[in-house]
Parts: sequence; structure tokens; C-alpha cells
Amino acid sequence: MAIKIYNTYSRQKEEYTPLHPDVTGFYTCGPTVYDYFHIGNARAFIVFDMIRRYFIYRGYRVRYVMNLTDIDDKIIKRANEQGVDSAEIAEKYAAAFFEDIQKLGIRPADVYPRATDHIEEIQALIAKLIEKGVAYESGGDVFYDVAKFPAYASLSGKNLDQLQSGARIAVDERKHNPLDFVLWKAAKPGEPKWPSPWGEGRPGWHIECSAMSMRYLGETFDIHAGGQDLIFPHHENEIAQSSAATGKEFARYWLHNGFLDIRGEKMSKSLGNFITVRELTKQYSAAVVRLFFMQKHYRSPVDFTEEGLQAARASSRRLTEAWRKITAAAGDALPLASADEAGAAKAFVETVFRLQRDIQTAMDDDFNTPAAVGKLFDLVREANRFIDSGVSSEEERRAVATVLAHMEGYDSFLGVIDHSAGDVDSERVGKVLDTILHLRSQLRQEKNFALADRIRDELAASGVIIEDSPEGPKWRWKN
RNA sequence: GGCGGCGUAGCCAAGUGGCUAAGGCGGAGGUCUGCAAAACCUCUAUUCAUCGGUUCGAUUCCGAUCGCCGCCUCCA
Repeated sequence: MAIKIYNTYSRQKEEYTPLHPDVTGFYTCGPTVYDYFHIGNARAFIVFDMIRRYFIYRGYRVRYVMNLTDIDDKIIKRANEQGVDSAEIAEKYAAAFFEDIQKLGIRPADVYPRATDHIEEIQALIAKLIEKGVAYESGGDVFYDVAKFPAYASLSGKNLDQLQSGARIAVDERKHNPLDFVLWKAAKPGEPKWPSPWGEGRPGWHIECSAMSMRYLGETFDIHAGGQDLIFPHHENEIAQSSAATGKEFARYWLHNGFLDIRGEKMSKSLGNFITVRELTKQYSAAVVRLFFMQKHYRSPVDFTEEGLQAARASSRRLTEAWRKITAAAGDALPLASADEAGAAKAFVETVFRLQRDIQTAMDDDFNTPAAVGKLFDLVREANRFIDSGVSSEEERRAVATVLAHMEGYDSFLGVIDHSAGDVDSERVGKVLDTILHLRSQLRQEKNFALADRIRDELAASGVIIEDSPEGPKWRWKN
């Protein structure tokens, strides 16, 4: 069974087949690094991270490319406000981006190309478009001539006449057509600039994605992803630029994630409901945030609420607790390859494998994570029940180990289990020990030295040394 | 105006032309427990916005109506 993907271009689900059998080329529009990114961006990054990782789970090799837009009007504006160089702004927020995606459990891309590192490729592409007669230069700017590309707007299903009649675009009389978009922008005084055949300037926004995706994935590649708002005009323009330049199909499958509202309202700075991932991850772990999104289909709109996050936190705790319990019960037993080897635990292991098929079926159907997560909860209930009824034989332990192996597999793309909850060496331990020491102090005040000493001895056996100092009790690890 | 999507229990959310309409959160009761927590069990939608149509049969297909949302401008 193949993975089926909803392709925005055809508006239907299609069976996925890679262009080259050995590798899937996957490009996602990344951030413009002018500010900390917000939870709307986070959804896109998380969802495409999941899709990429599901491909890997299913045995595909994936080359995953995400661009960083590090030169653009918003960056220049921010730099001017702060009186610093635009490169400094870009560098700062690029660093913040990497920190934040790490906190969301997002696996790094294979390549993070930046626009300013690819000026040469961008200029070569623009030159090619001029040469082919689909772009024109005017006063230091270069525009794409939309009328020269008959398939324009086929991704978004719009038609040119309607677009023009409804256009709210400020008229620039240098354009042949109001929909023409800029490929190269002449520098105004004080703006960052690069030399070019058309004068000093900088690339337009859309061209970088064409140039860099072709550079790292080839002229035609498999998957191109981004938010629904990018369908028009950004992806439309990418297609126009790339196909016109190469005469080939650009991306084969177009994936777009649904938008996110906050308490039923669009997120915006003026409404004061702008939530950055920086703030969010102070309160919620990657597992919680990811589970929140995984319980919704990636193409559906999502309403982001505190209550929803609380519910996700409770659900995540259930998964994580089960994972710990299963890990403990499995011990070092090896997972089973089929239910036939399960002996007395056969019925249980059959259920485990049935759920595995169910989860794969759900995921293969355009990444139906809500259905898959539902089955994961079924698995957890079955496993809890099995373990509660007593696990003693090797067969039983291997059955549990099978559940564990499956769960780890699902989590390799979902990322909804908090594995750090199993870490011994964390600040949680400190808090726990503080509580113990506090209670032990009370016992000592009550002259219950027998019990107090026993606590000290038993902790010592666990590798924790207690010392009663004049400043109060202290603890340290043995060695 | 054009294009696209949505309306399933208190909340979130899958789903299928016909077997009991997943799962999670929340809530109620129970088992276990010194207490608590966790876990497990039972219950929490005679019904899938409304009205028509197709069909032996529709929540699922078609049409209409109402309501909500996104894109058409930088935006994940």
C-alpha cells in the first residue's frame, strides 16, 4: 500500500511515488528571520516534520530542505528601527529559530539554504527568465511577465481576469500587468545590496525558493510544502518562475497545512493575541504541543486555546506514563516479529499488530494523525490492562517489549511522548529530593531518628548521599 | 464578486452508503489502595446544522437554506 497525499495542485488524494526511487526530495518554505516565530509557524514546521518523519518510518529516504529568508523588507524595516545591520537581525533570529524548533522536537533539515548565500543562483535564474522573454527589466527592477505564462494561477485555481478585476494591488505603472511580481529589486539608498547586471539591488521574495530548491533538489522534485496562505501568490509564482526557466514540471506534490486561529480570532499583533514559540515552550513541552496538533488533521483549521492545550497536556501525560510503565515491564526482553511466537500472550500480541496495521492505514491516508493517535490510545489501554494482569513469563515480557517497540516507532514521527520524563538526571530529581529532605528534617525534629536514618541509608543505596550541615541538609550524587 | 473549506456528544476530534458513529479531555459511578494518585471497568450522541432529493437503506452521494472560516495584499 502506498502513501496517499492530498495534492493541492490536483485537489485530490494521489498515491505517492517518488521521482527517483532512492530519495524523496522535500522542500518546505521556512521562516523569514525578522522576529521570533509564532505558533502558527510552529504548526507548519511540526506538521511537515511529522510528514517527513513518517516517510522515513515507511522506509523512504528523504532529502529535506528548508529555506531561511534572510533578506527582505521586513528584515530591513526591523534593522532600521533598531539602527543595526539587516544581517545582524537575520543572524539573531535565525539562531532563535534553531533554538525554538529544537524545543518543539523538530528534527533539523538536511539543508537550510539562505537567500543571501545564493545570490549567484538567483541572478542566473533571473537572467534565464529575461533571456526567455518572460521577465523584463525596468529602472533597475526586474519583473516577471505573468501574461507570458499561460498556466499562471493553476495551483490556486484562480483566473487572471478575475484576479485583475478584484485586484487591490497598488498600481505600479512600470509593470505590464498589475499581477507581475518583482524578481530583482533595485536598492534604495541605505538598503543592503548586491551588484547585478540590472544594477545594485536584492532578490525579490519568490525567486529564492525557486533558485534554492532547484539547486538542492533538482529542477523537478517530489514535495513542496507550506501554509495555505502561500498558495497564492508565493507558490504560484514559484511555479511560474521555475517552469518557465526549465520547461519542466517543478514540484510534483503540493502540500498545504491549515491555518490557526487563537480563540476563534486570527492571530495578529494588533489584537494582542500573538503567541511566540518562545513563550509557549516555557509552559508546555514539545510532547504536549505536538500532541495538540497531532490530534487535528494537518489540513484542517485549528483553534488554539488554553483549554485545548490543557487537554493535550493531560493526554500527553497518559501516553508518557504508559510508556514508562511499558518500558519498566519490558525490561531487556526482545520484541516479537509476529503473534505466532507469543505463546500464551498471542491474543494480546495479535491486537498489538492489528493496531499497527490500523495506524499505518490511517497515516497512509494523507497523514491522518487524529485517527492514528486514537489507535495509539487503544494500544495504551490494551497494554495497561495486560501489564496490570501481571507480567512474569519471558513470553509476556516479550509481548510488552513488542508494544514498546511499536510505540517508539509511532513516536518517531508523532513525537508525543515525553522521553525526558524517564531521565534520572534532571532538575525534577532535585525537587523530589528537596521534598524528602524537608520531611526528614521534620522527623529529626520529632526525634524520630530511626526513620530519619533509614531514609538516609536507603537513599545512599540509591546513590544519593545526604549530609546534615549547619546550613541545613544537603545532598549529592555518590562519586 | 471569484476560488477553497467547515458545521459529529459539555469541549477537542476521526469516520463509513447498511454491523455497537473511533479516540482524547472533562464529568458520574465502581474496582484497587492506610489515604491519595495512576491503572482498569461501567456510564456520558436513538444521532451526525436545517430542509428536500437519489437509494431497499444516508451522518456519509446530490441540491437548496442557514451559520462559520480561509485565500484573492506581506503572512505558516
